[in-house]
Amino acid sequence: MTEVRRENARLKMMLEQIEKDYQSLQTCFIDTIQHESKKKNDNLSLTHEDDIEEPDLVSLRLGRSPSEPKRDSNTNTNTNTSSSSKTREDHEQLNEDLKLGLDYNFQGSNSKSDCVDHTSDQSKDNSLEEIVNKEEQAGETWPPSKVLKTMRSGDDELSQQSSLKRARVSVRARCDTPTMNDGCQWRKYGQKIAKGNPCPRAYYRCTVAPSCPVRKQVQRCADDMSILITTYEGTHNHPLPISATAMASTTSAAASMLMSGSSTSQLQQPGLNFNLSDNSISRTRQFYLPNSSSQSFPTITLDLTSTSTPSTHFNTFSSSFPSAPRFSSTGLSFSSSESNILPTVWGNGYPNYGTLPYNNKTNIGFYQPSYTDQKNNQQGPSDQQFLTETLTKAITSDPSFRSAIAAAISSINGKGETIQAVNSNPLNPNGKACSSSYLNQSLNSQVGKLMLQQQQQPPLPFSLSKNTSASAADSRDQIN
DNA sequence: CGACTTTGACCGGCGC
DNA sequence: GCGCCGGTCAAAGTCG
Repeated sequence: MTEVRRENARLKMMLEQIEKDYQSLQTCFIDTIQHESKKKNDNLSLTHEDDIEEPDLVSLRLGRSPSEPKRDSNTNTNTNTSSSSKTREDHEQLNEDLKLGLDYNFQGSNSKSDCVDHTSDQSKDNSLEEIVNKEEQAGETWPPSKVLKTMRSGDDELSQQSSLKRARVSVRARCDTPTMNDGCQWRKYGQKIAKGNPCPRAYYRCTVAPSCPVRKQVQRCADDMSILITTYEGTHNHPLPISATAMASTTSAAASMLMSGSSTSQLQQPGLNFNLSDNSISRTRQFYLPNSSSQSFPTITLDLTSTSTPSTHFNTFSSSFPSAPRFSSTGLSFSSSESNILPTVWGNGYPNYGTLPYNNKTNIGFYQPSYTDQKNNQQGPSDQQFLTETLTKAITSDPSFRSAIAAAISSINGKGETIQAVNSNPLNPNGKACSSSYLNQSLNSQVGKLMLQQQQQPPLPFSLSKNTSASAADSRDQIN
């Protein structure tokens, strides 16, 4: 009880902090809007209101106050007629919970940076990088294991930190190419045949910065050779290319989610399958489980392998994970109607290096379906509604997931970027790597819908921000 | 020639 | 203590 109270007090403090941040953000936002509308009124007599509303969407993502009943009632009429009052309750609870869920990674400084994000187009990218760097400085750097060894001591805090540092994020995806193009530059430093899997496991190190501690392991699934399992360990301590931020923020958020800790929670619903059972966390919390002693690394798995039809939506999260049997694994399966576009979208191999100009009209920071996606989305609105409901429930039910999603959204949307995949070629030109575009899109799409619903605004007509230029900027990434 | 990959050796943790 | 195994190192080879 004492601990719960302490936790409660801590949460209250954070809540206050978030409220403060929200207020400063709001002030910042209002200033920006006033500034913008003044400008526009001067230049154009016809100013579309969407131009103003969209930054609203983005800027409110952090410290959103639950007290916005007007919008709540608005979108319910637009989104779903069948979900009715329960969904509304979910939304309200979601608003509350989201606020509570943003309990880490978002310090005041970050919010300020965000404020800068929306007020200054030019500093946008740098701001995110600053955020990343701040996070690193705040103790999320993941030094190589040898350094870690020397750092180890009896200190609880330290050991907790090192356990955090060892959190891994595993991404399962169907991919024909040897490695997934996640936008980063990697150097292979080893290869091993792991027990129980005939396919060799390859070890890569991030080479964007010489001191970057991030590593990844790539291995094909023994059961299904078409599935590529990429396990990331560490957090980049350098600015990332745009195309890499999706994966980086997702993995970082997932790791945060993992370490933040619901020790065991399960939620299985059609279209979504979360399986949070992190034994290692349990272990650190003195809840020993029989098999946890041999599990060194808490691992969270993002399963993007579902090829289920939109009507069934059911993805079975792999309980068999032969490539990494000794790790505890936390499954986080994003499967949706979009999942079936994976072969089309993921493999296009055109991650966007180029920084898109921040544009209120075209970049709302959420998923913007390309032509391919729109085709896939023609499955019908009920599917989307269904998915939205499912995700809403999922997020409402699991604070850790909320945190992770929030972190991911913040990281991604903070850039106001959208990565478009238009090339239908499943392989990129050099046939070497899959792209993380899908992840970006998948996450953005699903989270985006949630955010849209949560923001209680009518679904905005997505516009294409960059769909014809698989361009010079893209080609830069081909070295991967 | 520099960057990257390959691959055998090495190291440390763990179980028996 | 020994062997197994995952992970890393580093020299040699390859590629553009």
